[in-house]
Amino acid sequence: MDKQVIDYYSTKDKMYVATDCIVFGFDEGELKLLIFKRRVEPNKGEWSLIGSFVELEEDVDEAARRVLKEITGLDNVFFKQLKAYGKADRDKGYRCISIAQYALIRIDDYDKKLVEKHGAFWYRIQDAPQLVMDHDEMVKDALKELENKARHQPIGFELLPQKFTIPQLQSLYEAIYQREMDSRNFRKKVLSLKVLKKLEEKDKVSSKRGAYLYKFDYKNYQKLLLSGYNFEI
Amino acid sequence: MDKQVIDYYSTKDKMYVATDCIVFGFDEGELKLLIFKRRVEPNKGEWSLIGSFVELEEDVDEAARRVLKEITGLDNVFFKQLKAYGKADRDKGYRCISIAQYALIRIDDYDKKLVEKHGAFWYRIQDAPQLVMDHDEMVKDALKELENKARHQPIGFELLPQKFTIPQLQSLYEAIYQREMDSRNFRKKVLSLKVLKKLEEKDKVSSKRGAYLYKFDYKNYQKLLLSGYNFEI
DNA sequence: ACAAAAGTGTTGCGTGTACACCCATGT
DNA sequence: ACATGGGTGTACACGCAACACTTTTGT
Repeated sequence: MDKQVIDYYSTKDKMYVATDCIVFGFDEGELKLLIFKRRVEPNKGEWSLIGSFVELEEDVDEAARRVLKEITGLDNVFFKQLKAYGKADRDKGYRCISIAQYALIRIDDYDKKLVEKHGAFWYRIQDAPQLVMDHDEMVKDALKELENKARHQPIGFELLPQKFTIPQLQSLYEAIYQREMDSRNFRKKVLSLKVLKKLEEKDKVSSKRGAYLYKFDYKNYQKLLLSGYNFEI
Repeated sequence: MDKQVIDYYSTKDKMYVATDCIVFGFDEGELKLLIFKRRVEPNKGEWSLIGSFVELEEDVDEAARRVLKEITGLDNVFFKQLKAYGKADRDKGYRCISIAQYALIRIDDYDKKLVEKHGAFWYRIQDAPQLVMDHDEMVKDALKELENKARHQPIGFELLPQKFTIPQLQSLYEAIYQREMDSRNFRKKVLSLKVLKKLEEKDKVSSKRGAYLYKFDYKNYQKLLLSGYNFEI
């Protein structure tokens, strides 16, 4: 790096860059949000999204992956950048911008324990307490984004276990869209997309009759995306 | 700010935060991009988006507005955050993340002169030279975003002069979508939205017969948005 | 007169939506 | 036997896409 470069840059301000994760999960028919109690000032003890400062030698996305891994133990999580929150006064400590990312994960019992060990908790979206700083705004924005994405991509599959029933898929969509749907039309629509593989097994947890389990067919999904299809339900 | 806060923050890395603007304009039936020659190292002399470091006491959005104002003289420009580019190695100088924002502006002759005075140039998207760092990626992402937004909001209006003809509006959409459209269907669709006010005047620039000029009806547009309408064309 | 762009309607098809009943099974 | 959730088919409405000709006027 030559001297000129250093000189020019050094006349500029540096700041902290953080990343915050809006982690959505789906459990017991409800959309849930992972939050935890801040262990550092400012706002120590208040509820917050999980996040971290981005380190000098790591990509912003890596930082988010690192945090998520620490807290949930999960590695291959779907996540996507939401946007940067860059108001000058958003952090009372020192100028700090945050790049918010939302993640979709499949909640299972193994995760639940890890999550608790790190002092984090799953809250139903509507029951979540107030969060520090602009985190409530991040959640609101992420929810809107989730709704939009679900409309055009079968994002919902990220939140379900590998094998799932159509009624489960429907209740996930109902949780995301916050409205009820007609089960006949829902079924017709998702099946017409040909991205579900029906299995022979049934899931008998939620009914006596049992519902057929399905798997997501990733190969057909790729084809669907290429042909410009739209997942509006 | 208490001591604990300073101590905790001070163990963390600070970095430079920049904002880069992908500025789209529409002129002579073509979608154009505003770029300029970098005047600082690294990559001095190469083509670049317009951008700036974010200062300590300004919001990220303000920084973008400031840059745009400097270069184009324009104040009330539509713009929207695209996303943050945060790869650790994206800037050879020193760790620097950039928050990209795209802007839509109406090109007119007044702007053109100001823009030239600042060493910036309007390029047709497909003719634009290679840009420094990850700026080409930003442009690509912004274009995709523009296409998506246009599908759901009449974003196109930001790019046209206050008075415009329907064929002009159509050629804008054709430039954004990169495909031709049927003029009968296009006209039917935009008129059905009831967001255009027909004027008595005609524009005779592009034809002998002349085409009626229209204005955008912002009041009706607000209603349309609230009712959840979708601008798919 | 002719070239060049503006403007105008109709029809078919596909997709979303509304809606009611039977099925399988555990208790 | 009955309660509970799973699974199936039809009819109508609406919006999108395809398609051709007339109008206006400057040269």
